[in-house]
Amino acid sequence: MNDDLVIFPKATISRLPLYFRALSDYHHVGMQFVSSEEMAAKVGITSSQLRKDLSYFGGLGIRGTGYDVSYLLAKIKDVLGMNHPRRLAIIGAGKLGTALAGYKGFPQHGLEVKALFDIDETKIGWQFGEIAIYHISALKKLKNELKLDIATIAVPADAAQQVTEVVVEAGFKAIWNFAPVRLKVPEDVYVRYEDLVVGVLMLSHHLTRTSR
Amino acid sequence: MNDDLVIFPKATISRLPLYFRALSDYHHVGMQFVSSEEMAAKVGITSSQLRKDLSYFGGLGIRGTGYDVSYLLAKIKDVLGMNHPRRLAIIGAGKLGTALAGYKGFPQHGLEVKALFDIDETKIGWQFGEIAIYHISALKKLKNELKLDIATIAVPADAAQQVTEVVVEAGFKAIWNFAPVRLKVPEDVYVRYEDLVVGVLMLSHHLTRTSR
DNA sequence: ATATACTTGTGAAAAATATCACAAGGATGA
DNA sequence: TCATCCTTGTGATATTTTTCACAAGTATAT
Repeated sequence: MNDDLVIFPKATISRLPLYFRALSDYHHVGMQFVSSEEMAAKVGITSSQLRKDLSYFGGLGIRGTGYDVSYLLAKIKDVLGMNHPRRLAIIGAGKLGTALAGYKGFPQHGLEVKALFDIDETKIGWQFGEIAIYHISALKKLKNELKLDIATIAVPADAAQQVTEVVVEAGFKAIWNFAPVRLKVPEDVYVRYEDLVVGVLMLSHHLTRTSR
Repeated sequence: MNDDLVIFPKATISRLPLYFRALSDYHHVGMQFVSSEEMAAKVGITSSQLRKDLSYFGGLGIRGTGYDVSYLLAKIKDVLGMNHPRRLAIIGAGKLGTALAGYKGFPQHGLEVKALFDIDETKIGWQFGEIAIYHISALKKLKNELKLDIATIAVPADAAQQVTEVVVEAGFKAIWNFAPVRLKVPEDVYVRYEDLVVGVLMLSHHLTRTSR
């Protein structure tokens, strides 16, 4: 509520999950304080970059001692919106969708997959542990019932825009898109593009550069 | 062989896959030329950024006309090392590993998943279409036999470093790591970190910033 | 031919990000 | 208390990336 108007650089935000995990580990083994040097080594960046990132929070380290693990953890959680849980809908109950639904890493980051959606009638009703597969026509209703925040698009490229329209219609303001296409959405809907192929092709590029 | 010593900025490389896909679409419908304006709109960036990116290739557009779709496609393939196919090993035949193994998008990018590896004896021998699951102890042998280029690490975080050692020992120089930990590797091994949680937490952050 | 419309390529400027380097705060021990 | 050792926070600088703006090349129509 009183929360500062500090704008975090995007690059910083993208590293906060790394810090979060490192701190979780430290917390787990009962460490109270950690220096920027030590933590930076753990996550694989320079200590000055870590300090610069944390400086946007506004001086929460203690000179000569380091950072209070629990305190910093809480601050990062706050900024990443991990305090009240985020509820995910996954559209597309194929290989990728179901793999995401079962991903063990989500809960420890305050993320809950609450429902899968598909158009394939033969899949409807299937249950993955707690998570059921619904027909996509039920999206709007279930968004409200289950208080879904984020729509994950895990359908083939040629169905993505169509699905997006349903998602927008249902009232989602945040979309996590795995389909390799640009989505047309209203101004107030935020889309995050996840492109698996980019990573591996950057590796491939690297191999061509080094191996001859 | 004679290939220029041009260094492509990392940011540019990361966009080449987008261009590749857009161009593939154009090619598919028989378009011969495309302007930076049109293509930029399709991939969701500015035309000047696209032109700047393509300028590193060294002037392959035609003023007043645009870029030759087939020619540009070939150039991009070349830079991304998509000419001779990249062969992937996937270590970890869990949800993520098998989802990756079945990912339809790989072949059209010159990527071939050739083998899955696991330690779980009960999984060994299983066959996913063309792709079999082997015991990880066979990694080195199969790397040579199947000419594997890239090792994909899709195991739990606490097994990742151990698996990495086996991968390095087997002679891989490129690692695509999905485990949320920093890997210790020799200088000449290139690691690309893929962190799914980053994307969704950035969405989560965005939601906290806008919704109050 | 010439005028007009279109589009690239690229220097220059701006913005974002990362690194440096060190003053100053705090801990520790004699 | 004082000297010494650590570690943060941050201005200043360097690097990377993006955007701007326009000269110059090409096509097209008359």
